[in-house]
Amino acid sequence: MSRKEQIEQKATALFKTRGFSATSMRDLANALGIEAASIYSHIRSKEEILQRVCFRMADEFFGAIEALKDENASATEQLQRAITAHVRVLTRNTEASAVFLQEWRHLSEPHHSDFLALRDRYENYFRDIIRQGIASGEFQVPDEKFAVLTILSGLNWIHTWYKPEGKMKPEEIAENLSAMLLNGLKTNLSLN
Amino acid sequence: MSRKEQIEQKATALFKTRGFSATSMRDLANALGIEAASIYSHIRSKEEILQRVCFRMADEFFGAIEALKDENASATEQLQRAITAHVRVLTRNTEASAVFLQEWRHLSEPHHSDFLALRDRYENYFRDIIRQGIASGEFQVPDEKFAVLTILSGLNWIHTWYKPEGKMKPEEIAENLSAMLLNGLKTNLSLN
DNA sequence: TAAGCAACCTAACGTTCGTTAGCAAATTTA
DNA sequence: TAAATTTGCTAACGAACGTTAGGTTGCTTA
Repeated sequence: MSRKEQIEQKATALFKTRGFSATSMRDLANALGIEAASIYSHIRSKEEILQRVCFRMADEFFGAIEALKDENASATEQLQRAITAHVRVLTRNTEASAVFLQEWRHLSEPHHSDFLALRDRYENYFRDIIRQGIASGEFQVPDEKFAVLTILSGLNWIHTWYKPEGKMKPEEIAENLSAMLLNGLKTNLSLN
Repeated sequence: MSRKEQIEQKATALFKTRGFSATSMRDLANALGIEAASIYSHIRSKEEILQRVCFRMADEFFGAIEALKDENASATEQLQRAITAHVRVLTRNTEASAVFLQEWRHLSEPHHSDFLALRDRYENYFRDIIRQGIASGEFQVPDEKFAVLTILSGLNWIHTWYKPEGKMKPEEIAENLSAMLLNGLKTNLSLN
């Protein structure tokens, strides 16, 4: 791992716990055991770190769900796979995920807008699955966008409590989450 | 409304959109149309504002769910009521809620610890309902804490997209959310 | 062995930060 | 109408901020 990557990693950890704005370059330098000015041998600016973390994670999330596109699968199956893929990325790097989810608003333009556009595209991926499930009769849901936001909020909360050394493994989390969310989506005529 | 409350309100709006650390007293003063130093005729420090917002909202959330305690109601009913109460508080003041949910980590000690203790107590209220629902056979859930976190994450995401002038009214949101979450919790033998 | 480069240093820059001191005007209260 | 309170001002403080300039050291490569 290059020195630049090491710096990014330490910065990510600090950004997660204290936030981007509340983390100074001197804090970061201190965590690395060097002087603040030395960091600038490796990066251009503080925000560059944030940009790299945010867009790298965006790439990872997109890569994960685009790898499993399957037109023939049912909406239920597709949603389950998407949830599993999302949880896998999230749990593999909790710190970067937290920064990706919480600190993107400190991006300056045009990165801020670029990021939001990517986020929209990602949400649309889930929205399409929901729409498909409604059309096929698999899902019954009061509002399409509402359903997507509720699902993603459930997924994106994980980083606040997940610990790799905890008892719940990523696969388990994905399973439980799928179960909780899907049974809330599935048409179920036996319930009034 | 006192000048102090006006200041708090404007600060809350800024804290929500830019975050506590990225909002300077000069930003706040500018939004109020006065000088930064003038603010200190009304408040003791920048953090005092954050403290007041966080703990006032905590009071509101507790007040809302404690008002509807009913030992005789079913767990399903209790959860529905708790969700409705929670959503009502959240939507009545989106900005303060956002600060309450996102900026509390910038509280200094001992307020930080105090806040976390309150948050735990609030989560436990929901946890008790879930536990009761499991005992009565109303709910079937893989993990108790997991269920609470997923529910609350769904609720606490609302502030990011809810607009009072939008088409969805608080009662509708609460209903839809209850429906999505409860049907995911309810024992349902007809599903495999 | 010389050149190049990666990694880090000290010193300092201009700026912004939260906050205080001291004072003036306006408004409210007695 | 006098006193007290509220609300704001200007000027300034010391500290912390992101960042740059210029230099040294030691390892790697030709």
